[in-house]
Amino acid sequence: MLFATFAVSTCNSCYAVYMKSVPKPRNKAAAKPTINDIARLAGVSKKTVSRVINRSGSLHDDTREKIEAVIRETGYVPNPQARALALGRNFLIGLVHDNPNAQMILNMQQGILEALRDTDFELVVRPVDRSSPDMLDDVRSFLVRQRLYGVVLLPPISEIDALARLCEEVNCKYVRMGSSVLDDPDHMVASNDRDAVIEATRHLIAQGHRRIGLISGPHGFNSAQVRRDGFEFALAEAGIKLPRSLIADGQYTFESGIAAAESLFDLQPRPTAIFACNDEMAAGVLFAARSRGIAVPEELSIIGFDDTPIAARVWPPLTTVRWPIVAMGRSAALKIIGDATSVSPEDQEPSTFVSTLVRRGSVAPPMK
Amino acid sequence: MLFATFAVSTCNSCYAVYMKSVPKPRNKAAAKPTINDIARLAGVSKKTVSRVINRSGSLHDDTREKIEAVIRETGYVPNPQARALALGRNFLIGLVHDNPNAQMILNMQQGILEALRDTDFELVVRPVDRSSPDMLDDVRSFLVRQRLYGVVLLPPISEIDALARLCEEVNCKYVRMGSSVLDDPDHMVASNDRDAVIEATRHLIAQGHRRIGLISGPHGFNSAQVRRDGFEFALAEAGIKLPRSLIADGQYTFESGIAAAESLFDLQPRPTAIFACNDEMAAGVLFAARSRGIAVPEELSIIGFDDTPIAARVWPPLTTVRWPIVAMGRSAALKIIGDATSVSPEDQEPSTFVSTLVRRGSVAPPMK
DNA sequence: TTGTTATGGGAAACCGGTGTCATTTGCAAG
DNA sequence: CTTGCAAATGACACCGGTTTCCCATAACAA
Repeated sequence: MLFATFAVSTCNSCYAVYMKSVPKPRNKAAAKPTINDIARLAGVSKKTVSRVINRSGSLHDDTREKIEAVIRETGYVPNPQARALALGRNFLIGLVHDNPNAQMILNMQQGILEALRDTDFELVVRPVDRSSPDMLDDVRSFLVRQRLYGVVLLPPISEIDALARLCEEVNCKYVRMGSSVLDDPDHMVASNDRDAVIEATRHLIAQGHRRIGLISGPHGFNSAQVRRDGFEFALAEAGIKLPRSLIADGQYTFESGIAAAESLFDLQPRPTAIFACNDEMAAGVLFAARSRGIAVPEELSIIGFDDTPIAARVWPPLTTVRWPIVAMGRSAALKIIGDATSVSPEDQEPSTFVSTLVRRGSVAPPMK
Repeated sequence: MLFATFAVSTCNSCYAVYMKSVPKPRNKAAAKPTINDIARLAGVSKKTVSRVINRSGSLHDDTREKIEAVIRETGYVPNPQARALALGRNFLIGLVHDNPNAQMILNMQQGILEALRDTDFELVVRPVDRSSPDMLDDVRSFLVRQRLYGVVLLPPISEIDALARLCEEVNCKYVRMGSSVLDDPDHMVASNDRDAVIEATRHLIAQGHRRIGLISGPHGFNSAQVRRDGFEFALAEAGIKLPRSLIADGQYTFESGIAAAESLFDLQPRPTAIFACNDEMAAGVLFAARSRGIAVPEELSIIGFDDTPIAARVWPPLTTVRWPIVAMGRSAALKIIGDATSVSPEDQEPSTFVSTLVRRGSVAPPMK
């Protein structure tokens, strides 16, 4: 029996030799140089080439330079799949979002890609449907199948704790973007929405407004809660009463902004200013005002939130709050790849960012 | 000599057995089941498991069911990096774009992801900077490093022939999105912008407009050329002269729309309608009209192109042309993965799509 | 001169799959 | 009861990297 096994070995060995002498050009046309080619050309072993690529181990300057020269002139690029396999981890960062705002996602991508530039990491984007019951399973499948190194979660789904737990469960690093610090600093990049809303509301009050309506975000969202808190704080601080009727529920959508504005317009007396918790709804307020013939800003002041492109494109352009999305995206990415790229402690990425009020044409003092 | 070989073989066998009995738990905590685990649990070889995963070869129903049961209960997911390595190709589709419009990119992503759902492919997004001299190198590095299976090129960079040649050079499948068929059908998904513009212009003419201004797209862009052609054709067809002064150059940006509108407003007599080659510029026209106190649509009709979200959010909402981006994205993705997923011939994806005129509130008959 | 370290560098196992080929099994035909 | 053939399955090399382990050489101390 053993001999039979040996016999098999013999045959295989012979066969292997045969194969080696006549290598099958599987993809001859598209053949990219491999580490073996580099090693052969440089007259070293592939391990030594690997040392050059990873700057690991110690090796002679002559050797390094020679190998680097060969790499340069062949245009060799290590196969990321092979590295991922050998290292047991890959180089993909995911960006999971729920499409609240197209421009925001692009700015976020930009920030992340800035951080990923000159690293081995690549960005994979995944839009998901928050309203779907399969959302968590979708994300899980995405994380598990791609073996993602880490993910950035964008609001509003970043507020879902179950998602964060899911990431931990599948051993995937994550960073959540949000309106306030919901998680420990390693897993959170937040703007300080509360302070920004306070500043915006103070601006309206300083202009003389006393009857100010609020269009809130959807219930259950931290960002909605935080923004509303800031609004109420600023009014209380100025000693202004806020009747419940001045608060209209919105869903962060243009249409819900129109509907909420209509309900506020029906009040007697009408509010002289409206703070909408995002720009989409603020644009809805403006739209509704136009269709009712209400002049903005003369009869109604409006402030939005986010500074999306639409804020500057409507007439009058909207006063709004801008948060540093690109910088936050960069920070989020650096938090994820930080320990993979030996960042020194003093480079620790900040977790909170400051938003600023952008003054445009939708705010004016109230008419007498 | 041969016996020596045998000896080595024997040793290796022993070693292999040893290793099998004492597997090194490199990542014990995050250990995901591998194909070897499945094979062991099911009592078959890993090749047989592979056959189940890929539905390839023929195998006994009993065996298949048994393996499927094991896969199900262990939650096994094949490692995509390992597959990519073994197969010599990976499962990543790139989406390369130049950020002309955030919503368009998201819709495109949506269409592509619909096509990729239930396949092994994943989407990687890459924004690039058209104005950078390194743009081509950036894209090349992206394609080569990630060994992308295919890419979808979005306008306007999809019009750059050098990019298509680059894709061929690095052996990467590609599909270009555009305003007309610029490449062979396997590499092109296009809307028929010319017909759509003709329809839009006829609409203005039917309303009674005779003095219609055009805000063109940037020189050198096929989409700009095609749209302008359609506009001129429709006017000529109706026997309307088009003086050069009624054509203003735009750059597809909001700001350039404002500037172009200003120049048209200075004409005597002023045009009664303006066709802007995209919505951003149309929004600029509206913005400029507002700031001059020109009533829309009473004194000025406006038509845009693309049906981006802004078209429905300004006042009055813009009449515009909508092209089926999601469907086009889906088609583009299917063209790329088509031969990888055994699509039957009759499922051949179409290369041209029909756009439709969306009538909103920015068009009215001219005043007497 | 010899023993002892450092240190550069190579051989081979390994990561988790797939391809090729050989072997075994099942079953009908001769 | 063979023989023939197809279906089912296994053994092993391989994809292109990294890691472990070990050796060869040089530098240095004794």
